[in-house]
Amino acid sequence: MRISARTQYALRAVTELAAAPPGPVPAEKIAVAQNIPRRFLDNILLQLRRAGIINSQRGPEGGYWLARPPEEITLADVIMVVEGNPEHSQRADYPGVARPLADVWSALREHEETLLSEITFAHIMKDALP
Amino acid sequence: MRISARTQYALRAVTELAAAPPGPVPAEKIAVAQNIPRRFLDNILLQLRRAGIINSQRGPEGGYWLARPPEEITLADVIMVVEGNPEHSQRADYPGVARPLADVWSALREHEETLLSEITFAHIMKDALP
DNA sequence: CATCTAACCGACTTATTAAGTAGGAATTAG
DNA sequence: CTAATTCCTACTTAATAAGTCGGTTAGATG
Repeated sequence: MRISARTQYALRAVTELAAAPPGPVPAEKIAVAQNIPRRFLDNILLQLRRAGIINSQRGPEGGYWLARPPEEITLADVIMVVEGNPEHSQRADYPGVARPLADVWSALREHEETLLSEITFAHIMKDALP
Repeated sequence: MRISARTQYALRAVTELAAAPPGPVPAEKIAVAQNIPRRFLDNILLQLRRAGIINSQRGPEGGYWLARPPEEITLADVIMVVEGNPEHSQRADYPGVARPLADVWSALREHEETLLSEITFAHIMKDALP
């Protein structure tokens, strides 16, 4: 159950946006609130915007906001974007007697995916996990 | 759900031992059966022996065998040895509104640990997961 | 229209971890 | 004795993660 810093930062940033009053939130504010290295955060926010999770506006009074209501954005949505798994099918082969091990991993992975796509940022904000 | 090569090798090696007829199995045989780099496997087996998962005997007719019956060795037992995370409490802090995210990770981790400590190598051998 | 703020962008560097190797020493069966 | 096989520490290399840099573009405000 390894979670990269990048992924954690992305989730925390989106949570900030979910919890903020309507209107753009500048990256700097998020960086301070969540203690995230500024330039790195830029990087991540850009990726989220390209993926359509958030929107942005440049210039003074600019910043970022959610592209959809928090109820409609799941943890899995964000994670899939930042982990960017093109060749997610990195299944090793388990020769002979070790074959059944593969089923254990897929069971675990499936549970994980299910859980993460059931939790939205509305849940996180309300601290009410389903 | 990242699983290192080392961990996979360890599990596959133990599975081989579980499935083998009584008596020592040389590392070479495991390496071939499971297609694991030989020296690397040595390394892993040594670690498993030190942890009391397996026993060994040197010299001709030497090799490795399980220290306990397959019913009594769980996947978690092996994983804990090879991942060896003493400071497993690498919990990042989730400031402010992001706090509830921590609960998600612990729920996931807990489920994972539970599952892995319910599955034994007897299950794997019989391809009958609980 | 000048200025300042803040997002945008690709490429680059550094740090950390994973993966695998090397060279021998110690045991033990035959 | 000899050959097979484990034991042990340390080392090298490969891969990935984490973070940085230098500068460009868009937009609000006076």
